[in-house]
Amino acid sequence: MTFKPHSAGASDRVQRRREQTARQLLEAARKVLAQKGYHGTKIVDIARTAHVGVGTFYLYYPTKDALFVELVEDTVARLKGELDQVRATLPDAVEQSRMRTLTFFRFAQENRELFRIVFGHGASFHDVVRHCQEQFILDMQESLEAGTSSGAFHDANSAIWAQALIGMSLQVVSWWIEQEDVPIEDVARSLSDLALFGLARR
Amino acid sequence: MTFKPHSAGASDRVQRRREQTARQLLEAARKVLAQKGYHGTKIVDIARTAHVGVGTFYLYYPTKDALFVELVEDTVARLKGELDQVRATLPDAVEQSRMRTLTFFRFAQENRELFRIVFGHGASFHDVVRHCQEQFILDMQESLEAGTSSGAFHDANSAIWAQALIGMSLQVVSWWIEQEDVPIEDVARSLSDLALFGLARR
Amino acid sequence: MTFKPHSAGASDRVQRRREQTARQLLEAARKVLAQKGYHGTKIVDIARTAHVGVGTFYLYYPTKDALFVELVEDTVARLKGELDQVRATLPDAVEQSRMRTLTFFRFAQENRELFRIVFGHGASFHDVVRHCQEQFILDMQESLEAGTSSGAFHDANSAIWAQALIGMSLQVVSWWIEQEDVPIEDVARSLSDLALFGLARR
Amino acid sequence: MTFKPHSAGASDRVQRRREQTARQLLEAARKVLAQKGYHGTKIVDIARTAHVGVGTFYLYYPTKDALFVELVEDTVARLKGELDQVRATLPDAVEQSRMRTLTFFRFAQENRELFRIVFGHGASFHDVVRHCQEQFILDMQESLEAGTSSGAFHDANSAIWAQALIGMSLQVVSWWIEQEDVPIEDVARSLSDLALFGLARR
DNA sequence: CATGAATGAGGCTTCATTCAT
DNA sequence: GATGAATGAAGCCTCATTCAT
Repeated sequence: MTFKPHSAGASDRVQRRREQTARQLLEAARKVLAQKGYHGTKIVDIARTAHVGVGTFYLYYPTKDALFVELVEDTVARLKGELDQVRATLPDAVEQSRMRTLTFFRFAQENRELFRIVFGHGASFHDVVRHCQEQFILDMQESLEAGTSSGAFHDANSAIWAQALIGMSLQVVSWWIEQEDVPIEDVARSLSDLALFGLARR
Repeated sequence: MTFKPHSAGASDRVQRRREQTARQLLEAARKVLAQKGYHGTKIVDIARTAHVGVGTFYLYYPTKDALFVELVEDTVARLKGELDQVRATLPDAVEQSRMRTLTFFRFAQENRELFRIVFGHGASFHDVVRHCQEQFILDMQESLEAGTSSGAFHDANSAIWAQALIGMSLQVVSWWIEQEDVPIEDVARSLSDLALFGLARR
Repeated sequence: MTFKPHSAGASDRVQRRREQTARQLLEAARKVLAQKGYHGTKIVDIARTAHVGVGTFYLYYPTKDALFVELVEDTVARLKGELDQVRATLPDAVEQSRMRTLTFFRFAQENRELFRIVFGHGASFHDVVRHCQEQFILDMQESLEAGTSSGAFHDANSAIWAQALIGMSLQVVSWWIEQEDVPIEDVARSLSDLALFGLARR
Repeated sequence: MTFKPHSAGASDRVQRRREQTARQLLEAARKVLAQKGYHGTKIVDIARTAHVGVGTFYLYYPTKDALFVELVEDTVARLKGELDQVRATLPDAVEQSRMRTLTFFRFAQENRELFRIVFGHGASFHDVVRHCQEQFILDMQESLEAGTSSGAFHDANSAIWAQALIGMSLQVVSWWIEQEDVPIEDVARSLSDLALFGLARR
């Protein structure tokens, strides 16, 4: 109401502090969830890891579930964004397939914890995760069908192959994420080779 | 102390009863775990489904966890047995690969509930499950290496491809298991085609 | 399934124990609720007073609220039963009025704690209680109208007078319940005199 | 220390602001408490309704309880003041009784929210409220005894009748307060008729 | 052996109150 | 003074496990 010369500065600092707490919480949630999984994660753990009281958690997230959902949806949205861009940019089905895989791996590399949370072992008991995975699979299916139409890919049951290709990538990324010092490009290329040309010589 | 003329017969009957109860419990556990998952399953549910008291459960399994572990390990051992037989019987890498996949699918078909429990969505939060999956992957890796040695398969990082192939199969089976009326042989063949020859025409 | 000669006896004893626990809990709930009111009563208090674990409470009542509702509804149903009987038995409006009051008081005397819980200070924040009180008031209104029809009572806004008469009784009983050694019959008579003939001489 | 020419004016403005905040808080508390009751009211609600920070609340009241007590005591004091004036002004017991009732109702009408808070459903769980009600009852008892002495009222146990008359009024007012468009004078008259002359014709 | 009532540790969530800015 | 983010004690409820019968 009244003009307060330094109130703006103060509220700025407060604002910044708020954001810091939010960040601390998110980071703590990432860390703990990635390490212990959904069921193993207690609100207290997150709060303590964030150096914050339990009550504070509830100032930023209404429930444990909501936090999880937000985390998953955000992550998936970002990943999907990158993949969509790949799809939009590369017309050639084979190149696109390779690039998708690589993008997927790079995303995992840059978001290890989030990846573990969303795609990691045991996460898919949750509706959001299942739903998101289905999205990816549908996307993949579309790409496959495009590839088939263009004559680049074999004609096959795209639903099955989409499942297979997603399963492949998830598993390999999940494995890779626990490794140390395995260059991501090599893994992606190897996986793409398999997906594109199969096991069999000839 | 006292002479019991038919105690042998009695203990037989007791023995049989014990086994029946054990079977009932296992069956109940299968059903409930497959439906609700590990965390959603309460001991009371299992006991009630088995038409048995809660206490009785603890006469057969020391903890909820132990039951889960037993279920998983048994299932996996049986599956591994069947797969090992395939490996032992078929020398040709390609045929073997196809047969492995088919065996895997048939096993899933005949053990839907167990499969859901062991490989199903969200099960791999548990150490046993993770451990078992690793076993499969090692097996697969060996097969791949054999295939490479025999010149049937491309030479590649077998660790990665093993992950990929297992991931593929798991994902597709998990998907298939929730479908109705999709003939398993078709799915297996389609998956094998992908694994062997890849997406790319030529 | 099988005939078990002493299992009946055993289950009897178990049954009796169950009932005893139920009684202990109910009694504890009565005592604690009467003393501390709804909001002041913690489940632990009830459990401890009943010499029982917290979990046991939840074997008998799904929630604190459910217990309260049950307690209130049971109590009110019993009281209403007695009052209905009075209404059915005594045709004369004046006598009936006196008897209603007396019955009300006697009920309170024999169910001090329950009365405190249901009608006591501060209970009527709860929907059940409000609803029950409304029931009483409607009943009273009917009685009043009958009395008016028969020419025994003055003609007045029965809704208002019903409220007034119930309020009167509740207040006096609430007061009396905290007293010691005030003969209930005297109180009831005094109250009835007021209700029937009013303050004013002539 | 330093000379501040307009410090008096400034402190005046400050003073005025303080009072305004105080008023806002009180008003907000009235509104929220009347609507949600003591236990349903959160400090944050009051603060937000008053367009004030939570911390500010605690600059004006040490605790939630203290606010409630102050509200109750103020309200009751004002009401008592009006009733005392009636007592002082009207010597005739019957007229006084009618006027008390009417005053009570008018007060309720002009202070709906406060009334709901103090006498409303479920408020009397609190010591202050109980204490205040006792005050009213004592007052009433005195009035009754005066009426009896003057020969206007029947001779009866004034303690009981005081309880009864207060209970009556409280109940009817509580009912009336939730109604819409029921003229208060009619209700007051009807209630007074009952109190003075009773139900019974003759 | 079988039973299921009893247990209580443990997890989630709320909210009155504090305190640094 | 004013603010509202932060706190953590406290309450509710669940469920794996035990144990007396």
